[in-house]
Amino acid sequence: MKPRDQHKAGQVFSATLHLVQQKGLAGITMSSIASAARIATGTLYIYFHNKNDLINALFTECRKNALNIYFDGYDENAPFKTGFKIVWMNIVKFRMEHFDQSVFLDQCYHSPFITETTKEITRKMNQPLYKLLERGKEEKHLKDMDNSLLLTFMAGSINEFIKHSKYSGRKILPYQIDQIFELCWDALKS
Amino acid sequence: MKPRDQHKAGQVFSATLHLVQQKGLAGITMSSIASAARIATGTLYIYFHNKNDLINALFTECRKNALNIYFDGYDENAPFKTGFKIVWMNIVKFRMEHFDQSVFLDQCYHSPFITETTKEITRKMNQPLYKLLERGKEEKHLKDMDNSLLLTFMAGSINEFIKHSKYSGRKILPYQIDQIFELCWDALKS
DNA sequence: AAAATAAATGAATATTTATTCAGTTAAAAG
DNA sequence: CTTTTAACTGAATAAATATTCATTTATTTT
Repeated sequence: MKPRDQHKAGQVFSATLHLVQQKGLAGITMSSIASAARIATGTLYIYFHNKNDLINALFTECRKNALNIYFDGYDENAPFKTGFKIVWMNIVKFRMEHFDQSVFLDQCYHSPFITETTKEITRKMNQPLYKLLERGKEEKHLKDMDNSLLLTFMAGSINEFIKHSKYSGRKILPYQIDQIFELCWDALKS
Repeated sequence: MKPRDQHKAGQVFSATLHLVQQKGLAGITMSSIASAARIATGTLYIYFHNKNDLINALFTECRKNALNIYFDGYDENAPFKTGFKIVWMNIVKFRMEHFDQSVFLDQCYHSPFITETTKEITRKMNQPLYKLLERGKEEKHLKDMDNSLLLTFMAGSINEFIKHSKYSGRKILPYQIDQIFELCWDALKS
């Protein structure tokens, strides 16, 4: 028997992300995905049950990927601010280096593709972030506000800047990132 | 002869926004728009040349609407901070009270529907915002940073919070808005 | 009140896109 | 080296969706 190509699913994911970044979620077809991944349309159906399946699998993969990156290098024994900055910088890193994934995730939230099951699975992935914020509040480093307010401020302030920079083709400079972090920290610290 | 129903285009716009909020841009069909607007499919083509046309017209309309709201009550003779706060609060107002438009605009940016012409037309609508920021920098109220950084911070910090609150079905309380404004102002003031 | 005209309808048609499948190829097992 | 088996192909089919059009309805004009 012939074994499955280990890299093919990854090729399909990359191709899909690339297409969605260019044309949006509404602009992709199974045949455009296949041809971008340099395989036959039929082959897609060996790896994924259907289009819905493909998108849900990729969505879950991107979320998993994002959360892994967020806590890359995080040490819970280090001082809070150190850990907080690492996670914040990792969020930036994910949004910048995996901008296509970022766009794909954004587009999916309001799409008809993502199932309740997938939403439930991926919602749970936020736990470590909430745990981080709880720690910050317990240790009196962060203002005693709702997790949702803290989390959205933490991510949102940088999000729009990266989007806008990418669209206008402007390069993001390290000092700009540092500047925005300081603004954020001053805002959130208690 | 029979005149055109003056309200019909508006009905179509409302129906489209409602559907996009529910199912995303990828989930709408001409027949679903028609039935949500309580008209026949064919009638859509009296008011709009085709689906692309409809979406571009609605996109332009939403952008126009947003910018109008942003400067509602703005008086350039008032002190800068007063005007800045009015505009900031109006951005919040637009995002909250016209959340469906906000979602639609977000989804369109990466879609295959929006033409270069529409992008060009709507890009120009940002001028008054840039003018406001320039004034702030000239009068030394705002930090001397890129307009894009200032504008995205101004809008982005609140954006994510509103989105998240809407999804989790949590009510946004006035004091939360005031809190976030203070954080923003402290961040941006020179 | 009748004629004229354009809006409105929704079923029919055209187009696009997802999915399948008969045939082909390539790897592994014997 | 032959057999077996599953991946792979892409044209064919099915399903979904955009668009058209013959017909009906409503409004204005004369």
